[in-house]
Amino acid sequence: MTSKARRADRREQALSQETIVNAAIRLLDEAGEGGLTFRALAERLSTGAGAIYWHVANKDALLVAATDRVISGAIADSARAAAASETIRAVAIGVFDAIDAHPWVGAQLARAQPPSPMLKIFERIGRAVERLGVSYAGQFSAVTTLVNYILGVGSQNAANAVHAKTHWSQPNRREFLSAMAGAWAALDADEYAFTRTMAAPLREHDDRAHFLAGIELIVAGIQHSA
Amino acid sequence: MTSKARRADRREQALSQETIVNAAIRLLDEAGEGGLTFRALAERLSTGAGAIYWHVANKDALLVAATDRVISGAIADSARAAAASETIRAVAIGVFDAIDAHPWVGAQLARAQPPSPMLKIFERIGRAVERLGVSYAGQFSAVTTLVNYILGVGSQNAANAVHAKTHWSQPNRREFLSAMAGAWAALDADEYAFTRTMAAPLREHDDRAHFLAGIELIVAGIQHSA
DNA sequence: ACCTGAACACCGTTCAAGT
DNA sequence: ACCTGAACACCGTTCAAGT
Repeated sequence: MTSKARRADRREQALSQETIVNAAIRLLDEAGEGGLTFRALAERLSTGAGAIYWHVANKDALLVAATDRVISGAIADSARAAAASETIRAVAIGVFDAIDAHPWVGAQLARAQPPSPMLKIFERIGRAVERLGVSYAGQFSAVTTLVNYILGVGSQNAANAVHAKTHWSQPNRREFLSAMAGAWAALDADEYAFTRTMAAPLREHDDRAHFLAGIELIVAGIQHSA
Repeated sequence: MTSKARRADRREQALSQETIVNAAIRLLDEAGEGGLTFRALAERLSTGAGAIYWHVANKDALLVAATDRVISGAIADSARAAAASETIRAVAIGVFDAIDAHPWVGAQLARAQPPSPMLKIFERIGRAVERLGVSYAGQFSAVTTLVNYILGVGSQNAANAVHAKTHWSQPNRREFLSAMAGAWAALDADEYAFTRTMAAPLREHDDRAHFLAGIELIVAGIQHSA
């Protein structure tokens, strides 16, 4: 038995970029952004902290790789859609649901740069916008509007989810929207007069449907001016 | 001479929430998110790290207070505007410029919750939307659309700015957009076929004007359906 | 080539002790 | 009441030493 086989015995899988990123995603899902630690990761992989550095440059690169994997999976089957507007819808909802399932992705997407997870979304949406028949001059604006919307709403949702889990330990969306509505209703009557009146709409709010409605609106606007 | 006076002698100002938050903002502006350290802050205030904890609960609270001060200042004179649509424009551009001047604010705004900097923006925009004559049923959607847009574009800009400063050390906006365009043009020809064609528009892109155009579009849409 | 785990230089936060 | 600064429990990262 080689020493490598002996090591492979102690952990379930061989150590590799892929194994490490998978374990990182699991850790992030379970314990949030603060839960990802080289020590915790090493323990879960039955190895030393330093071993991870042979496969991954540093923590930032690991975070990017984890985000990239989640997003790549989320937009993978958007290519199957026939119509260009279908593709846009599929990418949008894919990213929305991915952030909902992995809230830490929201904060990450607003961060990194080329070639990054965000750029993949940009490219995918861009090709669809092209197919939509938008003129070259209008493409940049159309794509950035869509991507900004998707990332903006996504990170806001993620922030809410993280906050709800941290401060009110509300696991599902309906419950944390309700808890947030309660917090809004309790705000100062003068300083937050308007926000208080929005507590009721917030409680009944279906953010996924609202998100999709926004996408429809923007797509319609793009097609109208195309 | 009292001991308090002697201490006040060693530092320029008395230690207080305000002094601490001011020093924190300066530190964040100069050295970025990673530059804010209790030790660095203590040294700058000529005191011990522990002293800060008498005035501030923890680092997170300090970050919220710093963000709150910047945002409060940015939207302060938006109340002077006569027309409701003017107020919306003033808030939007105020937040945009504040994030441009203090990139770390972008990441912070997407984070915290009630009563937080983001809620102040929500309240201010909300009152303007009310004045615009939007029906109660339409207010929630109108306000969240605007706030999402403002925060989404803002944090994206901030991320770009942080990235440009870290990786290309480009200080001003035109230069980092140009550097980013260069990076886009160098992307893989197959995988990023669309993104590469957007390098030229990106280079000539005026993000502030584009941001304002988006606000106009949304406001027009709200007024049209109001 | 790949892994180990101790060591280094840092953090945020606490707290007994001072004034 | 307010401040001091050492101490604690952590980090990310490196690296000599192993296989």
